[in-house]
Amino acid sequence: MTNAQALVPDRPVARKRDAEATRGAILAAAKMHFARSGYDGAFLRDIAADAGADAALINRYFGGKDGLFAAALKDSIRPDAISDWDRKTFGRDIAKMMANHAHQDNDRMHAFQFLLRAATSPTTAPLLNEAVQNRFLGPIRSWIGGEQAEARARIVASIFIGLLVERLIRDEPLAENEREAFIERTGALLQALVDQ
Amino acid sequence: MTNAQALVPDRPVARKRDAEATRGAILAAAKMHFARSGYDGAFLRDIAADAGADAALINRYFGGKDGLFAAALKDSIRPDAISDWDRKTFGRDIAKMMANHAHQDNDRMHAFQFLLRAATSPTTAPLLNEAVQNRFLGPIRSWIGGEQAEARARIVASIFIGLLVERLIRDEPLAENEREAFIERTGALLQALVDQ
DNA sequence: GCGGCATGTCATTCCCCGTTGACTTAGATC
DNA sequence: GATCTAAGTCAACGGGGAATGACATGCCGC
Repeated sequence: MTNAQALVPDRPVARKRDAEATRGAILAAAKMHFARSGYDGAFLRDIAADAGADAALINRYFGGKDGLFAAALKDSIRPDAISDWDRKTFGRDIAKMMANHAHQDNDRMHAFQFLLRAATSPTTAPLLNEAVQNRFLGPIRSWIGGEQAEARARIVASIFIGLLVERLIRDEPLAENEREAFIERTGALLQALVDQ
Repeated sequence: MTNAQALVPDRPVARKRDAEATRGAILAAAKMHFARSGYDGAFLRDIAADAGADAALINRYFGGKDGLFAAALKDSIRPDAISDWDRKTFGRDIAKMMANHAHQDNDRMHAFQFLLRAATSPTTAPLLNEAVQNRFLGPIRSWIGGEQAEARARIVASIFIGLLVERLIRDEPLAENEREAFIERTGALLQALVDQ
């Protein structure tokens, strides 16, 4: 039994035979891998290894790679995405999250990154479109109200996406002395769009 | 997963034997395919078919898929990218371009989309990062000057990218009656960042 | 304890796609 | 028009990775 693989250092004692648990582990690993490497770059063997499971189980539980991807995507699209943000401080909160490099591994960012990767494949783009609709535009639009709600909501969503991509591409964080300015400006900008 | 097929309907009469011409045709087809499907999703056979050439020639002329990609990337990153924009009307110009759905197939958008796809692959992300730095942030920063130039340039870049992605994943255009508002707001927003 | 099913493992197959190298043909040069 | 080289064609190879199915084994009911 020399199957010490994977990157996750701490795997709690091997699961007992529990279909639900392994399914969940696979799904979690999949979300991470897909987020990190995209559809093509993520390999079932790696995912399975990280989940402490056999690759064949992916097939059993998800019907194949596509099924796994779809499940992961679905699992990343939750209605709670925006609604748990404070409408009053929305702008600054977003800006802070984006400016802060340490948050790179928090769950929220992970889910976002995953969704973003999904945008790159023509086949999954529609799914992402739907996700953006439900997660961002819908809630934001309902927040916004007022005139030109649609246009404003779109701009907010675009800015949000842009910040995300920018972060994804760039590895060096913003210089310390520019960070506050960045947060200030971006925050104000987003908040203004939400407010009026 | 990916579906890539020849879309170009009209291929003018087959070229005479002309290395330069076929090389160019392959490159053009490659840019399109890479833009549409990303590195992994684009297949050499399809590219060759679209170029009216044999897949083996790709190897001869570009040394392999990597070489082709690099060539396509290089060809999409032109120094004229930003500098040929009018600094005075930059904001509104960008906004108009993004709002206008008919422009979907113009060369500039194509190049942008290609670059964007490149961002999603971990292997090509550094290349894009460099591209954004040199062709985008650099020029903008030099335009901008003034206080917090770096932060402002980043925000501009982010918004730009965001608009691009938003367009990439969305198929329906903005409602006609919202378009002007969108252009107005986005344009003003970008322009303000450039101006001060 | 003992079947029986669900869970997990393993080896193998199959397919896709980039690559390779030998072969063919067009076109220039004399 | 003979020859020579570069341009183009074709078939096959090989690796990687997803899928498959036979096999092993732990967990429950009785």
